Amino acid sequence: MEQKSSLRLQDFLPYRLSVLSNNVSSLLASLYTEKFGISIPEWRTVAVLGEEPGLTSTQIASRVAMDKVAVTRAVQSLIEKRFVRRSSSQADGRVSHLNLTKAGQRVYVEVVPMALAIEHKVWGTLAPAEKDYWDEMLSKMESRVSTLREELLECNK
Amino acid sequence: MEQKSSLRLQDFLPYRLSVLSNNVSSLLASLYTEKFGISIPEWRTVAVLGEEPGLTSTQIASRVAMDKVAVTRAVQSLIEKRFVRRSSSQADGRVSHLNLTKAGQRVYVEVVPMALAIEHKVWGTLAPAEKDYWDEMLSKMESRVSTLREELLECNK
DNA sequence: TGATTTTTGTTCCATTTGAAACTATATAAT
DNA sequence: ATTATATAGTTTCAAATGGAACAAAAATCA
Repeated sequence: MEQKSSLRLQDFLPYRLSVLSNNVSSLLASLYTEKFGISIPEWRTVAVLGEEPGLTSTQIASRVAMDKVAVTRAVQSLIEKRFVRRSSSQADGRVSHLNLTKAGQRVYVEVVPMALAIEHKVWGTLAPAEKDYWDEMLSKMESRVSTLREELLECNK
Repeated sequence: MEQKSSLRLQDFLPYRLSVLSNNVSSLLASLYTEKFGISIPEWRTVAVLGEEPGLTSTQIASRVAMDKVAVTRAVQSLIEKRFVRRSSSQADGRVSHLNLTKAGQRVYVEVVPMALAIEHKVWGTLAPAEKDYWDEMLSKMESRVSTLREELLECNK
């Protein structure tokens, strides 16, 4: 690929990626905001607690791409809505373990198939080999982006 | 691809896409926020005016994925910073045409190569055929997502 | 022409987000 | 033990964002 010298936003991959990602996210969000009144960070928290019950806030933050403030807020709101329960750890007084309530599990169990269905509708026609290719590409790009970010931080010191 | 029944967020394509996209965006943003003090919507406005001088706010909004409120704010801020100039249309009294000032053109001319360099570093190792494949996939997904969104709107009527 | 509806762009208000300061507990060092 | 440092999580405040109401000009239609 030779270097272009002009930038058509519509052809610029980061831009297209951003538009696609936002559209997919808001499509997914429509699944759970309407039915359960939860936001994107709240859904991510539920999703992660559905996979791994008993995580702490910091663990959630590290698994999902959210900072700890976002997690605090999501958890608070989910507790008010009775989707999540907190139990303080006796091992470490700063920490509390978080779990889905019955109602929270219901959210998880209802939303997951819908989310997967959307994923399937958007990417499902990919042949398995293509799917693997995608996974690989995404991983590669992820790692390149984080490398670039570090380089940038480096040279701004 | 057979339908999965559980959801590991880390493997969920919409989620991975979202993380990648956010990281790329913030990487790009670091190029222009530090040097010129402009935000993402402001940069998009500059980029689009660099390609097509004289656009109106609505035209900008339709080219970039921003609503008209976001465009209003971006344009106001860019005018304050002397990167954009507005000239009211004598043909249509509601409308004004927007152009980059000299300083705005300098932003455009300086940021574009850096943005393209990042695109190149992240996607540049793709063979031309792969690049085409990507473009095609992104287009396909875009259209599927918008179809799905319409279906969803449809059945909520 | 005069009344009605659309379109363009802005303003206002409520909600969301992000960064920094802060509290409380735990760990390390002397 | 006592002090210093690090970690977990929350609060606070300012800025960004989104939606609805709005004003002004244009287009439509009677």
